[in-house]
Amino acid sequence: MTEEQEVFREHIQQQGLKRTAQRDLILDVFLRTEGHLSGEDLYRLVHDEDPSVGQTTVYRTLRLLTDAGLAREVRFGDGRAHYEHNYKHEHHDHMICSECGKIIEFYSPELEAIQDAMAAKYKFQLTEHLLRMIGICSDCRRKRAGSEKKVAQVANSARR
Amino acid sequence: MTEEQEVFREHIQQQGLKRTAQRDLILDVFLRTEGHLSGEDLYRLVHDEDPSVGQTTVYRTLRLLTDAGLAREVRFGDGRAHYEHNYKHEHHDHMICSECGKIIEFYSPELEAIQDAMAAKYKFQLTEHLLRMIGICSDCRRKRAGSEKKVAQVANSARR
DNA sequence: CTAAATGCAAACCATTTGCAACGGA
DNA sequence: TCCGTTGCAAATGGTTTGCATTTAG
Repeated sequence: MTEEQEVFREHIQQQGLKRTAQRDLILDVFLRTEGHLSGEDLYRLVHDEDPSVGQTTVYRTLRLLTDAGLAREVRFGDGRAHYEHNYKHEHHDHMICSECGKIIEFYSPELEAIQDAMAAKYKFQLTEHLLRMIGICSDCRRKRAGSEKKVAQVANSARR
Repeated sequence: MTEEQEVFREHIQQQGLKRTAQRDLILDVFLRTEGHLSGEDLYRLVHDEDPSVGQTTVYRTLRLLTDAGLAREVRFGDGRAHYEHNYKHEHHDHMICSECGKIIEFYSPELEAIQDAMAAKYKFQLTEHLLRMIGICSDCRRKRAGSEKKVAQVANSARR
């Protein structure tokens, strides 16, 4: 049994909930999959292994995983929620390529420190934060350099 | 005529679009209202002044304002998009109180500098960024200090 | 005159909910 | 047994789209 499974079962017991085959399967699939799964993504994967599981259960379990501290909800602004592993994973932020959708994860202690300082300045008790940097990744910049079609126009519309 | 209106009309001309009474009204209401309006909020306000304007037009105009650089779209994670003034407004980030929903705007040049540095490190061309800090504001902390009911539990569930 | 803009209703789409049947503890 | 859980279908809710009509340039 992995540590995550242990955490999950413990959370379930503490909350007076029940362990079910569906929940075990969903946790299993979630843990096997790296990256930032949306609810639908996870549903599809789970459904491939057991078509009898409904999406409602997947969504509900995803919240359970979040409550248990195993998953972290991340919203990239496309309207849907994504989930990433959260157990013993370093906090990190994301750069999102608006061209190809690639996501770069990074961590900067300086960034964290300054945020803490800003929070303190406003006597704000920080619970969580989300930093989303949108732009164009190096690969897409290289590709774009080749075809100089609308470069000026695009650059012009780029805002901070 | 305000500078914003000038920017708007110029944008409309440049793009070969048309100036309409609805767009003028929507821009007007938007400019008169501070804060972070959702599409629906703005629709309601506009609708109060002219019930014949449809929400479709409001949503479409909001995108137009964003394209023209007059509005900035901000997503706080509640599923709906919010818009704030963007013309000659300093870029800023947000602290959101999870208790009362209050939004504190702040700006930190250090934060910006570090983000630029991180982007450079990954050869990422930054277009835009969004920093959302969620926590409990000073007012709510004070109120909470009085009724110590679930303090330990809440503090325990707080994750970074 | 003609392409853009409008407003309505219907469509979207990720997520949630009501509810009857099911199943752990 | 008892209450949590499940899956279906239907509902939700913010936003978008199709389309016939209107209107600015």
